[in-house]
This record gives sequence, structure tokens and C-alpha cells, in this order.
Amino acid sequence: MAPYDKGARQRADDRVRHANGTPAARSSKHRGYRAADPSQPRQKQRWDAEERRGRSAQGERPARPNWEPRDGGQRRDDRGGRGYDRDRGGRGFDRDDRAPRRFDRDDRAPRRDDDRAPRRDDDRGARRFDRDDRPQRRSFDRDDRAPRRDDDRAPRRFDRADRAPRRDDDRGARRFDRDDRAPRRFDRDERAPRRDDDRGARRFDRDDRPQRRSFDRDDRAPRRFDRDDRAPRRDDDRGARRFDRDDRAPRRDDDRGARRFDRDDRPQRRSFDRDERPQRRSFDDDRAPRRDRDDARPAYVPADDVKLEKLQAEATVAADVEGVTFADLGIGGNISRTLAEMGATSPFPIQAATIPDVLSGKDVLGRGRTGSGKTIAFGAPLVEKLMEHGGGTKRKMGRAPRALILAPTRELALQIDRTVQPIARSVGLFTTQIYGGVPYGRQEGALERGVDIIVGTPGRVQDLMNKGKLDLSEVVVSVLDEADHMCDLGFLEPVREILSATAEVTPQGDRAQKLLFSATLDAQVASLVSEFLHEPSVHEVAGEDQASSTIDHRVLVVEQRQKDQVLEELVAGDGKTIVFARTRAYAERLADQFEDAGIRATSLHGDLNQSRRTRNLQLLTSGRVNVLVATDVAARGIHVDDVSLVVQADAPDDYKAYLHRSGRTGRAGKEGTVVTLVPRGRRRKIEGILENAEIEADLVDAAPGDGIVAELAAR
DNA sequence: AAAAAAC
Repeated sequence: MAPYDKGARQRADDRVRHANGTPAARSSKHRGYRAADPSQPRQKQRWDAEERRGRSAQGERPARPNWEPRDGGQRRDDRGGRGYDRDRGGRGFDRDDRAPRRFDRDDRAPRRDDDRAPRRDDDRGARRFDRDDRPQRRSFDRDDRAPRRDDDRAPRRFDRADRAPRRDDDRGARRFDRDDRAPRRFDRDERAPRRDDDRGARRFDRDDRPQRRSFDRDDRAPRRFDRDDRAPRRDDDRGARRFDRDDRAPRRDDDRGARRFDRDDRPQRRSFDRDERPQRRSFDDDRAPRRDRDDARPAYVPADDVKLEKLQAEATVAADVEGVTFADLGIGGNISRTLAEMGATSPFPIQAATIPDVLSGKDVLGRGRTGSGKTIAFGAPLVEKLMEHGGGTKRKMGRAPRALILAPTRELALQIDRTVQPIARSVGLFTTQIYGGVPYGRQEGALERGVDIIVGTPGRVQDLMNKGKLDLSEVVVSVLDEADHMCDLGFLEPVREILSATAEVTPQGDRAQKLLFSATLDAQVASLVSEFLHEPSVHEVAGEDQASSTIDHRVLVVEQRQKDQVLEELVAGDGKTIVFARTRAYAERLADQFEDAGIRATSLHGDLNQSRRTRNLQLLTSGRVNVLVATDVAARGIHVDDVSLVVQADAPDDYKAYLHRSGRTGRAGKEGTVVTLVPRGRRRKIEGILENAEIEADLVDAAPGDGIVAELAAR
């Protein structure tokens, strides 16, 4: 099949070039601009016109990284690249992006109407949005189902779509709201799957473990010993409440479950014990503590083992929560009904475990894979809590928010709001999103009117705080989603400042609450815990630490120079695919390459403006594209239905990244495949990562055209 | 080292 954008390459070749052969920018306003030699007649007049129409005014793009293959590089130069999205408005930038527009156009028409009205009222229009969205989504879904249709028209339509980019762009911005709405869908989807995971998968994991075990044996041996030591403590402290994980499967389950905890928890302890060394192996783990220590503020020094014990998690077993209702847990009627409408008819293990503690006013650490019900696990009780002693301040103009939920990425913040907003609205409370990349106006306006719950990302929250627009002094419940990640360098400081600005006690004199959640909650949060939490209870879901048994993990060892081709073959299948790349540039380049190969693909990374980020993600969720090439911005928390394949074009940095990335597939009890590509030289590294993730996968040599590649692509 | 997160 002929690449539909073949002309682009051709044209690119006609451009003025730098000495190194890199196509020069076409406008003096672009970086890298190089005037054409007047003596050299332009080869194609047509170039300008077309350029203007399709990609003119694109943002400038930094010089192409020298490591970028020339082929892809050239093509990329035609499109906006890094930098073009940086601008907040984002409007007007869209033009640059071909991929998105093409696809968007088709769907957008419908949505547009809906978009407008809502926009303004993120906080309030919840209902309205929902209504509007649903119809849309459905239609989208339908589209998804008819892939063939798309395929047929794909190329051409896309091109046409290109032309109406601006319009799209303008709306793109608004669309945020709409996208947010999508919420329900997500929620529903997430839940269904989880349930399976929680109940079924986990057990599977356990079964799987034997394997891993053998796999890990070498390294883990030491840990086991530790584990043994710890197990007892845990029991002692916690009495293993309802979960006798230890009792039941002391052998294997315990080992594994415990181990994981140990691993996570240990960093702290270890840092204090002899254990420190072993940890290094799991680089992730040992890093956390160190980082903490490097912090300006006093390094976290576990006063004693008691404190550490608090980090020991109580595991909830799915079977133990069967028959339990939200009402049983203390959630009121309105909220319970709303949850049911969202598809959460009965609590999942993590919810059953954390809700009572949150309602009782405790600080809570919860470990649950995104979508395992984590959002509701903190969202529902948070709202319930605010309502309980919200009393008089309700709906008061300009009231200060009383709850804050922070997430590491804007997309995740949006997704969380989609779940929390309906819950809050059901009892008359308002939420608002505070994240970067979008104009201040609406956010500030919402704050002026008064909101109850803030859902956002650290940067903008801090920004508005410093500008005096956001008063956190009345925040009595703070939530950190992906808490361990929020303790990464770059996030920790802002997070600390934000938490420091929240209330210490409630109007009733109780201690303000802090809730930390993550699928990979570990000692990385130690410093934060010691600084802001008070005797937190720690929960996890038994077996959740394991990659779902419905996920097939593969590692392909490829020649570096054949990697892109292998990737192209892998993503050519029909299923929804998310490809993870280490850098934004590579993600963008791969998306371009796939598109040029006739594969409907788009990208998601920090170099895109927010409107495009939102839109591109929507392209995948709606099924208008099959492939999303993303950086780790999409690794955590993002839920997209029916992702059948996750491809790691670059190996993840650590086991956590592996777990989060692979968690994008294998949901709803469906099968999922995770394929990781590694160059020969990196075999060691990936083996270590798999080991830490407790995942077993064979490393197989692969080259373009190999049967294994075709087999995996066909899934 | 990169990515994310404010402008």
C-alpha cells in the first residue's frame, strides 16, 4: 500500500538544507531558518501553497536530534515538533499536527456543539456533560467497532481533515471539558476489569508465582529471609486484620506478597539496616531513600521500627469483601447511588479496605493498581467526609476548597475528576481541575466562585497558590495519587510546599487527613509520610502486585538498526496498541513513521500542547487510531479500553515503569500482550527489571519479518 | 538521562 503522505517526503527533499543535510526551516521565524539561495530556483512552487495549507505556521522545531535516523527525521521536520505545543493556549498550533487533525475532524463535528456550553462550567455542568458525552461516546464506540470502515477511508479522509485544523484547534481547547466527561466510560470500564483482576487475576498471580520464584530465586533468596523476619511483625502490629495472607499461604503467597511489601518497605528499613545493600539490586527501591536524604529538609530518619511497621500493609482479599456494600462501609445513599450509576455497584477490595479508615479520619496509604478502584477508594470517602462536616460553608461564594487531589499528569488529573466530580455533585459539592497547559481564566473563575474539591497537578496548583488565587488553608483532606511518583525529584518539592499550605487540623479540631495511593507504593514515600502523615494505616489488595495473568510478557532482542522496522510490524495489527518510547522525540518520530506506513497512529507526550494531548488520547480511546506512541506520561493511571498490546520501544527505566506501562493492557480479564524490545546490550537490564517486577518472560531474538513478530502483531 | 509538572 502506498503511503498516503508520500508527497511529504518528496517535498521535504526539495527543501533548503543545512550543511549537514538537515532540511532547513522555511521561515525566518523558525529556528534553523536558512534562506534559500536566490540563485537556485525553487524546485516546486507548489510547496509553499501546500505547506501553508497543511502545516504552515507550525511551531518551530528544534534541530533534529542527531541520533535520529535521517529518514524519519526528515519527515518529522515537516511537522511541528518540540516546542510548538509548549504554549499554553495551544490554539493555533494544531495546524502543525497532521495526524490529529485528520482523525479529529470526523468526530469532532458532532461533539462540538456539546463542547461549547459545558466548557465554562466544568464544575457545575457535570450532569449536562455526562449527558452530552455519552451519546458521543457511543457513537465513537461504534466507530471503533467498524475498523474496516476506518481503514478504508483512513488515509484520504485524514488528509482532508487536515485542512480544517484550526477550527478543530479552537475547539480542541474546549474539548477538555468534554473529554473529562468521558469519565463514566472510564470508570465503568475500569471497574469491570478490575474486578476480574482483583478476584481472579490475583489468584492467578499466585499461581504464577511459582515460576517467578524460580526466576527470582537467586536474588530473592536473601529477601525471603528478611521477609520471614518481617512477616511476624506485621502480624503482630496489625493483627492481620481480616486478611491472613500470611496464614493462608505462608509459603508462597506470603513470600511473594510479603516480599513485595518488604521490598517496598524495606528501603526504609534497609536504609537503616544491613539490608541496604541488597536493595540496590532493585535500583528503584534503594533510590528512593537516597533521594530523600538528599533533600534539603532533614533526611527521613526512621525513628524506630515502629514507624516502619506502620508501612506494613494489610492485604485485603477479594473474597473477604464479597457481599459488602458501600453503605456497609459508611458511604451515604446519594453517593452509593451515584457509584452504582457509574458501574460501581459493590466495593472492590481496595475500597473496602480504605474507605472505613478514611471515614474514621485516619491517614491512609493504599496500594492498588489504577483502575482497581483506587480512585473511588479515596474519592467516595473524601466526598462523604466533606459532606459530614461541611455544613455551613456549602456552596458559599468564594469558599476555600476543603479537599485536594494531586496527580502526576494532567491526563490523570482529568481522569480522576471524571470519577470524583459526579460523586461530589451527588451531594452538592463542586470540584474543579487545576492543571497547566490551559488558560487561567476558567480555573481562576471557578476558584472565585468557590469550590470544594481541587483535582490537579502540582505545578499549576502551586502557581495559583503563589498568585494568591488558591487558598489551601482549609484543605482538610489531601490525596496524592501515584504517590511514589509524586516523590520523584522535581515533584517532591512542589508537593511538599502544597501539602504544607493545607490545614493541619479541621475546624472540629481533628487532624487533617493525607491519603497516599499508588500501584507501586513503596518507601519512596517515606519522607513524605514522616513529614505529613500521622500513623497511617496501610492497605493493599492481595495479589495485586503481580502482573495480571491475563498478560503475556515477551521480550524481543533486536538489532538496533532493525528496531523501527520491527516496531512497525508489531503495531500493524488490528488491536489497540500503546507504544512507549523513552523520549518525546522518539515517540513523535515513531508516530510519524507508523502513519507514513499507513497505520493510524498518533502520539502523546509533553511536547504537545494540552489540547492535542487530550485529543490524541481521545483518538485512541475512541478507536480512531489504533496506535498511540507515548512517553511515560501515559504510563501511569491512564485508562483506555481494550488495549490489546503494549509495546515498549525502549525498555522501561525500572520495574515500576514496567508494571505501570504494562498495566495499560490486560484489563477486564481480557488478554493482553506486552512486548519489550531491547538491543542485545540491554538484555541484562531488562532481566533485572523483570525480576524485580516478578514477571517471567523469555528473551527471544527477533528481526523484521520473523514469525514471532507477526504472531505478536496479530493479537 | 528523560519525563513530568507553571509560565
